[in-house]
Amino acid sequence: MSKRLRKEVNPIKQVLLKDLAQAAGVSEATASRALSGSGRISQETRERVRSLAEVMGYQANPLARGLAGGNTNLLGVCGSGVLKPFMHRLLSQLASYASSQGQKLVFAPLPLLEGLRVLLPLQIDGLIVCWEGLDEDLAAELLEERALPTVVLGTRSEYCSSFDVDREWGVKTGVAKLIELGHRRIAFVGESTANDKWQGFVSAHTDAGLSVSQDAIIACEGTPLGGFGALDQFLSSGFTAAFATNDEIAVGLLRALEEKNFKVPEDYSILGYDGIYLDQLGRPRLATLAQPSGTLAKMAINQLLDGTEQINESIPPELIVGDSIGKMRD
Amino acid sequence: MSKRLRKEVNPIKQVLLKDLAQAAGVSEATASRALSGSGRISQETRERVRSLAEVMGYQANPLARGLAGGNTNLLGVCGSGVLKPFMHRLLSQLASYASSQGQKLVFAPLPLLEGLRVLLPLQIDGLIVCWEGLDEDLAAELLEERALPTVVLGTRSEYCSSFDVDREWGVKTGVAKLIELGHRRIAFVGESTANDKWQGFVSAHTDAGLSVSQDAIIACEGTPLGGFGALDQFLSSGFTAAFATNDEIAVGLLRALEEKNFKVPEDYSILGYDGIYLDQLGRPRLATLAQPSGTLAKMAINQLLDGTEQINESIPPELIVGDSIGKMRD
DNA sequence: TTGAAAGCGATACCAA
DNA sequence: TTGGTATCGCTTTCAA
Repeated sequence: MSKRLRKEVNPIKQVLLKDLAQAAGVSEATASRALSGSGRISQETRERVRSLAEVMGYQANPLARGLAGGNTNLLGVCGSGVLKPFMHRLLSQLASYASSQGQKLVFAPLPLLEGLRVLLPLQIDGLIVCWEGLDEDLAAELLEERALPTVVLGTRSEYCSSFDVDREWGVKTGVAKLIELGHRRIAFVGESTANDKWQGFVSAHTDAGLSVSQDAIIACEGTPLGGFGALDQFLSSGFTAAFATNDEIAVGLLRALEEKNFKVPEDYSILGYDGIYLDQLGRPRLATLAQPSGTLAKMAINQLLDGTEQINESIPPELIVGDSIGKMRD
Repeated sequence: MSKRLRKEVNPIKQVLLKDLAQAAGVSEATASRALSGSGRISQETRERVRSLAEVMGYQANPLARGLAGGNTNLLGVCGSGVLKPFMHRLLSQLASYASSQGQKLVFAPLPLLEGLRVLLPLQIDGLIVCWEGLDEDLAAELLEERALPTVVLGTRSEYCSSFDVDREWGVKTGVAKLIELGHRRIAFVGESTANDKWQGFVSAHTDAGLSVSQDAIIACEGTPLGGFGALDQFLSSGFTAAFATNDEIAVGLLRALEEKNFKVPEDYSILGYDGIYLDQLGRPRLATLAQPSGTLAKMAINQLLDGTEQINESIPPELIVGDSIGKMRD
């Protein structure tokens, strides 16, 4: 698109700083100062320019602004695994909250380093790193300098603000519920890397005066197929309930049980993790620990915009008591 | 972030055009020409500069480029309704395909006009409009000038390329399947605005030599609750199967039936639309017409990047035969 | 507190 | 085919 064409065609009249300055009877420099936060300007002028800007609908061009060293109002999001069900929701939520705050979101579904290569030249004002993309060393380098405000989501970071999910607490709460329902032999089905979930699993037992050992673990892939395949081991070990480290596994297991004509929750109880079906349309509605994605999105963006100090919080997932857990059968 | 800080901290060394030009022993103007497509340059120089650019890892700054009138490699996406389940998937798919093509996606979850206000100043190279955001007049104005390559997704546009979903064909195929399974009284449950779906519904009947009338329609909101509420009318009218205009409705109806202790698909067959649970984790797996979101995403971006002529295609959804439809009971 | 002027990094036009 | 130069819109430094 040629330069000229672009301008003529643009259906939205662009009000330029020049125009604004002229209308206000000040120089461009002054107008610019009035709009940015920097203090060196008289109160009166500032207000006049600002209100005029509002009236005229002036919006600084982010490109020019970025090039000159100001804010672009562009927030970068990176992290692979966009295609995971849970990421869908987080992404959408980030996008819509950002938009409501006048920020634009640029997606780079890539690991941190590659993502930065794409995002940094855009002079993004802030970065949101989701889950797996995090490289702590690189993060450290970036953030010790406080150059690029960054928020890490879903894992804890030493070097920058992060909003983690309190998986341990969540799992503890969920498993405690199972115990409360009378279950004594509960399987831990899933990826063995989920240490914090395992901790929560153990705590729940300990708190109830029960003992658990590693033999409660049924290792499997984090997919429906993984859960499906876990059935034999689950059935042969005298379990009456299972906690699955994610919903995909849980539903796989659910389907496997169904194929053998077992009933959930009458015969077995299944508890998942993630809340990918928050709308709870499945049947039975899967009991699960729902990731607080809306909260994460909001906090991340607020922190990027207003945060001055590093914050590291851990947000608990919410126990959704669906229909897939129930009292232990007699 | 101050200008100086930004530069020092940037962990990825930025090679500037200046550097490249110097290394190649040509002017910046020449170097720029060598990289862009425009022909006015000697083959030899072009190749030298290009290979040098590769070696040095030169990446033009998109901001500067955009400001000066070149490509930003930024693609804008607008359209409200991001939080609808189906949009989640489309969005992720767009993001990851765009990324694989070296494009960045900027998302503005807003209707067309507001979206443009946000997106145009970014000098996006192309625009993807999703569903509801489309305003044909505005689109016309934009696109008659061929100024901003635009693709409309999910609806047909006169003025620009569009990739629609062939809802009529899809529904016809799905309903034909129900008819093939022996169903004769099929309900059309959902929003009455879905004309093309209704057409498909009628065609399927007509093709099979059956007649349908408007009394097959059970109007309801496009939500699980809507489907849930449609139960009474469904049961009282002698239907044995239902086509729901979206999956939310379908599952609502499914749950309502379950509460009355009916079995699906033994007692009733339910067919949905959208494929929001493509992973098919629900129980029973909902039979549905899955939106071809991956295809849509790919085609949209390819068209934006390479398309020279307006294309208007209609892509059929895919019939997913889950477990929620079966032979009519005797 | 203000204005003038110098960039930011790249592209596009005009001469040569 | 090339180089010089104006320009894109805005921010920031430097004087006044």
